[in-house]
Amino acid sequence: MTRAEMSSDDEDTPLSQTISRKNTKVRKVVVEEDSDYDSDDVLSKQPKKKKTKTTLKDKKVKLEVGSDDDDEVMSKKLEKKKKKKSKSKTSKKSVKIEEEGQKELKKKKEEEEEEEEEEDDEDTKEESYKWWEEGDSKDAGWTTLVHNGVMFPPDYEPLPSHIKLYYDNQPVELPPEAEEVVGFYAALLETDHGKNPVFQKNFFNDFLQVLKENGGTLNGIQIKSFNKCDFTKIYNYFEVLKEEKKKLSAQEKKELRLERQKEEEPYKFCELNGRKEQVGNFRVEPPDLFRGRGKHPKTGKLKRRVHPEDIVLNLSKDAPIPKPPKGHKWGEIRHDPNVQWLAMWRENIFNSFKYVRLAANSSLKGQSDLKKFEKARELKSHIDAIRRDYRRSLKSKVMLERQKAVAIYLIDVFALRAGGEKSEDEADTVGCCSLRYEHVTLQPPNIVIFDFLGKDSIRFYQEVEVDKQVFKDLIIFKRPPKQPGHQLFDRLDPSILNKHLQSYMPGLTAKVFRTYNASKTMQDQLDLIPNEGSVAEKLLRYNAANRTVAILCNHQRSVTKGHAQSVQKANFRIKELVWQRIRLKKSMLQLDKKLRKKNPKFYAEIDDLTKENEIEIHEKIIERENEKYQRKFVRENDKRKFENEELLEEKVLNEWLEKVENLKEEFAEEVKTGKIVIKPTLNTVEKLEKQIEKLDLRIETSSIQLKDKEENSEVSLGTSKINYIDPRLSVVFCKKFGVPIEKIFTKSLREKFTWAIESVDENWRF
DNA sequence: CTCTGGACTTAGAATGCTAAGA
DNA sequence: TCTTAGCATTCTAAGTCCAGAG
Repeated sequence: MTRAEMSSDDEDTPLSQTISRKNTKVRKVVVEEDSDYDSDDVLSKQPKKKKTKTTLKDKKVKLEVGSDDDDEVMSKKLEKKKKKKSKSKTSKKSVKIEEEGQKELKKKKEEEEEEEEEEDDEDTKEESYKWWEEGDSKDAGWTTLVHNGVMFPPDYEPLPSHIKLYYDNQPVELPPEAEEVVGFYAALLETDHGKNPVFQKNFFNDFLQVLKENGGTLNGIQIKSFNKCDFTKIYNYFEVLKEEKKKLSAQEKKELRLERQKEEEPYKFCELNGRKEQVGNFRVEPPDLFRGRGKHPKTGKLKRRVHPEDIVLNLSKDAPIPKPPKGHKWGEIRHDPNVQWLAMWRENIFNSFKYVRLAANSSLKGQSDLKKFEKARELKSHIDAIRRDYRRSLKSKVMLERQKAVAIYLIDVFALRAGGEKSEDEADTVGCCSLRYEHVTLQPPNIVIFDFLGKDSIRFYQEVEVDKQVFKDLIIFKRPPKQPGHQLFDRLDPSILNKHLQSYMPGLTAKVFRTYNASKTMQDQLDLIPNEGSVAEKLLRYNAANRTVAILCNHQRSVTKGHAQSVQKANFRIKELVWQRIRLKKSMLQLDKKLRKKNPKFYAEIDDLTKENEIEIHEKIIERENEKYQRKFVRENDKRKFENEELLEEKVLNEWLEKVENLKEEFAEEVKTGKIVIKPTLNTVEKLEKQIEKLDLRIETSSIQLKDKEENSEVSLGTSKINYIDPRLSVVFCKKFGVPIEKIFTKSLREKFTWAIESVDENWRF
């Protein structure tokens, strides 16, 4: 087995993890063991409530008229919109001609208003087709499909002639095709990808290939070694471009945006079964270097440009065929109503397909989404039987049965993915069925440590207690001659598992468990929230529930670049507050020495503050103050320069800095004598006490915020909200708790989940 | 059966935008 | 008022699962 050879030296974490991800924290999950699974078994998280029917059943009178009418309304709206657009254009021009200045502002406002109106129009239009109110859920697929094809990325624009790749300090003349590839790499020079040797190697090979295809360099330089290539000129050029783009005025940016919008307009929508619907990814992926996740053997390879000839369009037989770009032809025209894609092409890295499909807010996507959640809800009435069976089968005499049982247990309890077989030229990641010997460590009596890379090379690390029988089975599955590299479930694969699951319920597969358990968990968590307090508090609770689900599904995100710094800052702020509190306490003692005897505990923290600590805090404060004034000075003068006012003299800055110097001296004095200079406003014990109370509060809230920030820094709430938590749960929560839905779903999520928002009453349960 | 092509969902990174803070 | 942190959106990689061929 080749896996066996690979595995042992696979210890080191992938690049992405070492760089951007902190070590996954040890999460202890305790699953109570219970041999008597008829009683209140923790594992049989069975729903106590009766199944409540969806509102789907109460088929409302169809509000919507036929598609003809619809079309008419739509085209009218379109007309309106067009007029508006042209109007705003002309007004812009005329104003510009008139004069700049005051009117500028007015114009801006006007435009904004118009744009808002436009959006509203669009909203009402989009929401007009309430498919969920039609009883029969049609199967995915279409009867008519009309669209304008896809949008191609712009052709390559060669670099200006003074920007070049250097090889061995010599400027290289490259054919544009090769220069483009070099540019892809140069842009990533300072990123993790650019520094990854595998990425470099793959890029370089493909670059040489392209260079050869195009006749080599134009000035006779032979490129042989990656290390002799100097990309910095190109890199810097790109950086300058970025800067310039950032510097554009708001007005210019807006014009660019409008330009872009106009260009994409024809591709944004299609006509599905006679209704206008949004297309998702109508832009063909531009050429680039393939950015594989984790330790991907193919990362850095050139993803080639896609031409019209590579593209297959799918649309109605009688639909007009969109015009291909000049001088080109479409690869193929297809009329397959059984698939949801509008266009497709083959990419060159894995020779797999890429699809252009409808947007998330489309009826087709909505219907499959609803179907997915209904399937998960269906599992409610089978889950008890399934759990009973797999618990029994944990002791089965047949190895295959045991493996199935343990696998379903892991999928059910720890929300593992199915885990299909992967080929050699992909990153080595696993799911349940593909777990290997080295991914689970067994610690008697019944602790299991999972440590493996899952989807997207995200680390799954958990120390958990498992059912005693599961533990025994895992020992058996690891028994010699098995060793690192060997499959834990050697008789199993997802299709066997899924076939088994289908015997309980049609359509039941491993992934349904994730949906089911995520939504079930959310329901349970939401049930615990009391209907009290402010909207902000309720939101916090909602997010906490959301977080529980995200942790269950192991949804992570890399910490943002500023995170460490901002945590540090927050930490120091807390330190500083504590220091101030200590000073206040010292002040109290200065007023009345006997106080300490009365309440020694209260004053104990005074001794925690060492001289070094104190000095460190002092220094940081001084540093901060100095920087503050320096910045203030520079900023003020910039402003004055701009407005042609008299500049502040150095003297002013020095006066400010003197204040800081004074403070510094006070601090030094304080350290030397240990005496606090009490402010006249705080000259009684009572006043000081009040002040301390305030500080206590601030320290408390800052600490909570910090904790929240740190806990959330590695957890991604979005994925579960988008894919796993039945949106109807959130809708019910909002209705019952008086929380506006906008607080929970962004605009695009509201559009995606319109079917949920409009179909559910507050008694609905998952 | 097993294998693979094909079509779909799920996923975090990258990028863009906006509102809160220095 | 400008910056910047954090949120929303876009992008496309990476999974799952099924069907049909052999």
